[in-house]
Amino acid sequence: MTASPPRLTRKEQQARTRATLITSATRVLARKGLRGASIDDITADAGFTKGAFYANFASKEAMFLELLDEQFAEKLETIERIAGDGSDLGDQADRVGRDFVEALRGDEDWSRLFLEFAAHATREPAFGAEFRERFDKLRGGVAAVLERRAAELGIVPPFPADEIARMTFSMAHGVALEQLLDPATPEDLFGSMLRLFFGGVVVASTPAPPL
Amino acid sequence: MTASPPRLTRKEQQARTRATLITSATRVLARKGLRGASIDDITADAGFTKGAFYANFASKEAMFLELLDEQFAEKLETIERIAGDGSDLGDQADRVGRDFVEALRGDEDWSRLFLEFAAHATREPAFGAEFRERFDKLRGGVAAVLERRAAELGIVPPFPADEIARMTFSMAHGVALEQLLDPATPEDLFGSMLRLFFGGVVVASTPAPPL
DNA sequence: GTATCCGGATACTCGTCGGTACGCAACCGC
DNA sequence: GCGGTTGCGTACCGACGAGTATCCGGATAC
Repeated sequence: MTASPPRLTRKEQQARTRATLITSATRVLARKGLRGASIDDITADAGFTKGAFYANFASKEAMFLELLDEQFAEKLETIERIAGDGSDLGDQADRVGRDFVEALRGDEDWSRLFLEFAAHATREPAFGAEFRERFDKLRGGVAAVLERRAAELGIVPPFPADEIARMTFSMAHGVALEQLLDPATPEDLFGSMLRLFFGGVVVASTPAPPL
Repeated sequence: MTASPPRLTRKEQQARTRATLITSATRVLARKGLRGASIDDITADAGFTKGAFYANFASKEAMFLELLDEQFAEKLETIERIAGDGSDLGDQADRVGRDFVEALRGDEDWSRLFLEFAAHATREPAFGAEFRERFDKLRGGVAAVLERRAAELGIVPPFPADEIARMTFSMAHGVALEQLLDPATPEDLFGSMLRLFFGGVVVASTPAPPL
């Protein structure tokens, strides 16, 4: 009957609090916006008060950065996993897109939060710089995947991989926005669009020169 | 030397004030966000004070609607102009996109404002409903243009025009976002992307059945 | 076991912002 | 030209939110 140690060291306890706050912040900020959500909103959602917040973060802005980091790290991991597992199969052109559907589409909260972050990034130079840094890294990962796929298919796309990656991002974020704005948006719009788009890319490509 | 009548009737004067406020609101809201911009910010930019604002708008939220209406009306006009002038020429597949580049791309302020409106629309049901109404109408206009172009080319696209229009919108908004987030984004990304995409649409289309 | 430390709660401060009350001066109808 | 009207300026109010000061109680160090 002796329960497993509910005793947590001080550090563990605080780490738990911090994690809880971040989780609540993700949800609350996504729903009410970076400015619309107050610190009290966030801490209340997590079952704490202001004191807990300022024991864990220097300011509201500082926690934005924390959150930004966490969210992007997650996405980067997904992309890198995809980039790495290419050992097994390289098949149809439309396979190119399938993975991105999984990797770049998140849940609704992620879309909302991304939208909020993006808007904030266009206004706050410091935050914008951090945002762009992570954004570029993500795009670099996508570009790498695209290059490998092009090599597998033995084609040279009409634009550099980085630019195709930009286009892929644009579609992902554009669709996410469309889905936020209109619940009637088809669930697989992104997938259909990617297939059409990469169909066009393949058509506009030239054969790779022999080595 | 007698200047032309600087005398304006009361109604004209107020209309001028209102227009000035809306112009300032467009700029200020785009730069600071719907929540970040205060009414004092807006009226100060216009050279007025709070009194002028509340003499012209019932509330901050009400002016959002006013602005929404004005901005979308402008876009709708552009689309309908394009939809109407199709008498002269129907040519290459990539012509399909050229017009949209012009019609759906706005200046940076419009992108920012759209982003703000979109975020607001996902949070405020009433505003969201108004937003969606105008959004749907715009998309309807785009779908109509697409259908005409498909007919000109004698093809049946693999998806209904409405869905292709959604994809076009997604690309337009996605690119706009990309450009806001990263100044290094190629200027004509949207154009290039549209050509690739519609290239893919044409490839995936079937010939139109004879009448 | 006792002194110390510190994560988090509580109770403030101060600035800001949406909205209101009211005053004033220029316009309006007569 | 005179009295009512009204567009806009000014002064204000209540609410709220970020951040701070202080305190408490339980963990930690010795």
